[in-house]
Amino acid sequence: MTLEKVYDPRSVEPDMYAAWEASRAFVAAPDGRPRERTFSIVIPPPNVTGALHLGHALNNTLQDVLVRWHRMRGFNTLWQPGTDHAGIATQAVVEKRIREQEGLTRHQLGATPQKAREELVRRIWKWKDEYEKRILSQLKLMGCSCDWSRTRFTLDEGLSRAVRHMFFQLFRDGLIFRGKRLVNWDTQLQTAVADDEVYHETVKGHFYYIRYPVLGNRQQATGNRQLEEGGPEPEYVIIATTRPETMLADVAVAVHPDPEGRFALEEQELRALGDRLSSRSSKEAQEIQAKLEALTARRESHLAHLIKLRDMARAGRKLLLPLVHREIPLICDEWADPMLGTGCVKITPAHDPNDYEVGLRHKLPMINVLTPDGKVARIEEPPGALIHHGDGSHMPSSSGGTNPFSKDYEGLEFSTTGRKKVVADLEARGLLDKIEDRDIDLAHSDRSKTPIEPFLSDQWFVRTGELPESQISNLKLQKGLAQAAMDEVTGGRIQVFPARYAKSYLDWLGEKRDWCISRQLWWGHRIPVWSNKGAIAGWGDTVDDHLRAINTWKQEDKIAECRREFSDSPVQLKQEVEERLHLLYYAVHDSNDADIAEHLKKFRFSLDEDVLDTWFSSALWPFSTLGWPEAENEPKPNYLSQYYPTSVLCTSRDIITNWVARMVMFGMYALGRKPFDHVYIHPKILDGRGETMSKSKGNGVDPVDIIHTHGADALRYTMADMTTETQDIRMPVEYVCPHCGKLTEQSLAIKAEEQGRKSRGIKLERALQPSDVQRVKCSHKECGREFATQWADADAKQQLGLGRETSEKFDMGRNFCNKLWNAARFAFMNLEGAPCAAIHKEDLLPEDRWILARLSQTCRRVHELLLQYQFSATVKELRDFFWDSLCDWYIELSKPRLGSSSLRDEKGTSSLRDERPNSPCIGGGPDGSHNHELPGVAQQVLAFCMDQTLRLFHPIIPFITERLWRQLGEIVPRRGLPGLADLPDPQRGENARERLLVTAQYPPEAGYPALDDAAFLEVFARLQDVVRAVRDLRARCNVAPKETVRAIVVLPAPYHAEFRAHTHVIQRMAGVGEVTVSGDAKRPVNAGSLHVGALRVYVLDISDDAAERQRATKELAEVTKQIQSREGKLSNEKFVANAAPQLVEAERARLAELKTQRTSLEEHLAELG
RNA sequence: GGGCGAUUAGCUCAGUUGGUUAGAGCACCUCCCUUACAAGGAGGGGGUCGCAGGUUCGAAUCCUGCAUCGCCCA
Repeated sequence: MTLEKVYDPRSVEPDMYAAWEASRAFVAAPDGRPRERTFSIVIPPPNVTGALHLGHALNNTLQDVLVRWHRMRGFNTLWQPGTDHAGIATQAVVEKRIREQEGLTRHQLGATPQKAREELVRRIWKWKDEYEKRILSQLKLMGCSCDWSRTRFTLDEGLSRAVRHMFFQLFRDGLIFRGKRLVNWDTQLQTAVADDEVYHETVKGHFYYIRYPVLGNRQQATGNRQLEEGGPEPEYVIIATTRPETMLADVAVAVHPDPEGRFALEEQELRALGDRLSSRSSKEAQEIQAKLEALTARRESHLAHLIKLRDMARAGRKLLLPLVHREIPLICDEWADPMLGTGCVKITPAHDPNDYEVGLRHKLPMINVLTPDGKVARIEEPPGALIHHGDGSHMPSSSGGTNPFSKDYEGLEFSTTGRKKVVADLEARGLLDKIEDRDIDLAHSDRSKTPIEPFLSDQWFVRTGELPESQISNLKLQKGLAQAAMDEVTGGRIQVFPARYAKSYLDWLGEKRDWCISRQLWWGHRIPVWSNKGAIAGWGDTVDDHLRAINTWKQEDKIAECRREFSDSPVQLKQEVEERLHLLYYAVHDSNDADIAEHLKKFRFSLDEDVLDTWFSSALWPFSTLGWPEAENEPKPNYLSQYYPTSVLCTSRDIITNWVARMVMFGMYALGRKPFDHVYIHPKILDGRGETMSKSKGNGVDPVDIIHTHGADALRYTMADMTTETQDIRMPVEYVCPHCGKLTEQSLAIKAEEQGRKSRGIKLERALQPSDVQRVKCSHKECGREFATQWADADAKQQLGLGRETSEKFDMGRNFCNKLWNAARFAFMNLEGAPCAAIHKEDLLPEDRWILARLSQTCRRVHELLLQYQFSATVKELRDFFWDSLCDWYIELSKPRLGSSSLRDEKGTSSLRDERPNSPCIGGGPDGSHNHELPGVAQQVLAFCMDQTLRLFHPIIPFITERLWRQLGEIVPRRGLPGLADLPDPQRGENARERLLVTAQYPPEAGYPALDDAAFLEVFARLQDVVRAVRDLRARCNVAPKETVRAIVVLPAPYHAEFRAHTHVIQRMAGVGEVTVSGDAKRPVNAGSLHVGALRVYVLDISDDAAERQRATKELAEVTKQIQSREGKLSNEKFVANAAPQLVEAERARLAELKTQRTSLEEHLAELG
């Protein structure tokens, strides 16, 4: 049964995967083996928002390489699979679909809020089921060797229990608290969105200049001399804003505390820049000059005024906020930039992140004027607010409560009709100074494409900084979660590869920012906290019953409580009951505890509406998937005790902070131990335009498309080969035309789509993404037909045919697999009955010794490289061994010895198999006599090399190697080099693991010392040089491949014996009939000649004088150049004195060699005339 | 604004503590459908290593500045 001539992955991959699953090779079982012999990885759980793209293919390929490698090394190995619910991303995509297909919002999905919520969640589960299935199937098609029996999902009951347990502990230990925070609010979806779900876009807008009257204007007052300097006090402070409607929520106006200094600094920086640019183009110098002049002008027009305002601020002067008549202070803060606008800035802490910081610094109240659905809210004034009635009246008339002017604006659309009315009213009162056009950088929600509103809301936080009190049970963590996580890395207990990424990890954790863990979503882990929203009148005595019950549960560790932070509730405390109940939150340990829920409901407590940030459950992944917390109290070994901490976490750098850091914090907190030994950060896959692939951008390529066009192994091989340490991977994408099979570049198709839209008069607000392209025209003229992309609807795909995405990059992998396939095919044709007899080094021919030494060296290097996560270098090493050494040299050299073909000469062997005497060998040594070569040595060596090659490559390209392994096992069941390198005999019972390659033994880390032969590797390298020289001369002189030539090798006498013993290598590999080895032969007439280091090679009777002269002249020039460089070096006393002695010696030797070459080249040229 | 990284052949990228003539794959040119493989084999051309300084006997490599690009954080 010979193999097909071309490797066809589709006919191989399904069978091989089925064989692995049937053998339960991926299933892990705890056996108490020590850590040094255990290897575990948790998969970074792909989210169920959509299907996997090539970024995931890379991530999982690398993990599978590591997992398969360790499994073959005999480690107890677990690759823990699963998926992530990805709160907002998944909810948004399902909501969007419902909106598009049914025209409903999520709130309209049910008669009551509760029903709507249940319905939405039900639909998302359906979506999850669909995509989880697709994702797992993608992983299997790629060959991932996860223990599928352990597949987990972050919303599974077990993992949810872990989440609640963790939340409860943190809550009980005081690490979770309630606080206010500005979030990115999506008014359409009515939820907060994360920073990475926000994109920025520049839009045309305006700068509105508004006058805020100064209260108690002292224009005529005479009491304060200082204030009178620099002219009279202004009647108004003018501020500039792009969002005038937010003025309703202003609580201050800020001016820079040191405007003069700020101007001086600016000037200094400009001048320094100018000095540095002195040698640059005058254009840039002119620009700087212009800026300096503008600065001077601004200083003149603004500085005195700003200083006056600064002094007024220090004196505690107040302003009257127009429209709502709120008295607000003038304050000093560096956020006010004298270079911008009027130099004064309104402060709106509840609606602007920067103002929020200012508000915190100055302890300003925070007033929210936005409703969750994007309207102007009824304005509730903070306690102590002073509201003036009517213009002109300076008497405070309201303290706290609803602002009486609020009703004019309440209910208007915040940034449209609300803005219009605010501007109109200001203008009517003569308070609008002017309006300028201005480009504005506006944040948009990636999910709904609508502008983001910064929105102040109540959120739950995890405290990551140092703990003020020692209320925490785990004393080790008193320094705080972040510090504990940092210490693991700085202490070297967690190693990061490449090491530079440790910095971003440490920098981020070092800020010790509190982690906001609540999300206003329906899809996720419901926050297990109950609170009472009010309505507590008339409880009477039952309060005591309540408190008694709660106390009992607290002692049983079933419930924990925390008190609202003061800032959360400005309302004055009136009653004891309110203090004890209204301001309390209860976290319940087990939300299935019906008694507690009943009780809390009875007392009008309700469960928090929000869910936890997805990263909260992700942070538990390394141990929640292994059975935490239950496993901690179960008999050992169990999954947690065997596989935690995991060996390595493989991920991409963009989630070092969101995920990696949080896993370490939670691992340290929950188990007191790090979650992994290593963090390996791999490159990112970029599309042809250099953008990262992502599910939301729609520029991801389905790995299944690549598997379709190139095969899974080609995908994996190429991925591993491109994984270098520093560079991201750029991947131009093409469509495969379903009609003609040719490729069309995706970037061209996108451009065509953009132009098409523009010509149809559609205004493009952003560059198009691949997902915007649904139909593509084949770019090849002879075809030119349209086809559908993955983003087209089902009908279009049906009608036009689907153009899969691919990339020519993967040809490399496909070609490699084909090469391996054909090398194996050749081997199988020649290995029938290959022996597995005892063998001595002396039995081996030079090429045998060489390839085996190369093999041993390769084994060692592969281990070293993989230990350092050097995937690209590993592939290169293996490829060099297999393709360059084994195929191009060993197999070519051994063809005559290998039997089946007519090429075999009298030195080869044929029918004698396995009958080799065990007696000491005769001949075959370096003395040059191969006349007594033992039968079958070449077969035995080749079988061994194929065996080792398949093992070495298996982690990278598992399918094809497994398939070939099966056949190798049938043709040569017993392999190895007994006496030199023993292999397990797969036919013996205890070696059942060898039946499938997936569990077979990986070649040893130390290589095969008995096969090592460093000196001979050098000898052979010289032979290869001679072969290349002869080939070069032949090619240049157009000698037909079939024609044999005569050659003379000139080299120093000590090497003669060695070369004479190996002339067959030159004969076979360079098409040489007769080789003469000489110490001093002159170039015969008509011979081509070439230098190889100290050697000189003549090929007889081929010379074409003109070509030869040209070549020799070029060679002479090169040699002369090198001689000069070396002479310069060696005549430099400092070099001779400072450089390593061996280096100097080597240079001297090389110089002598070059001089000899020069002489002979000159003679040669003289002969040619 | 801060941090990290990149800039090497037409393209995509290697280049290990500074030290022979800076490598690979793809593309290109020449020859070969040789009985494993044309998805192959043999050979070849192609780079003042982003720019400007500095350290050194010696710099793609170390240092400084600049430019361009990318990512992360604010």
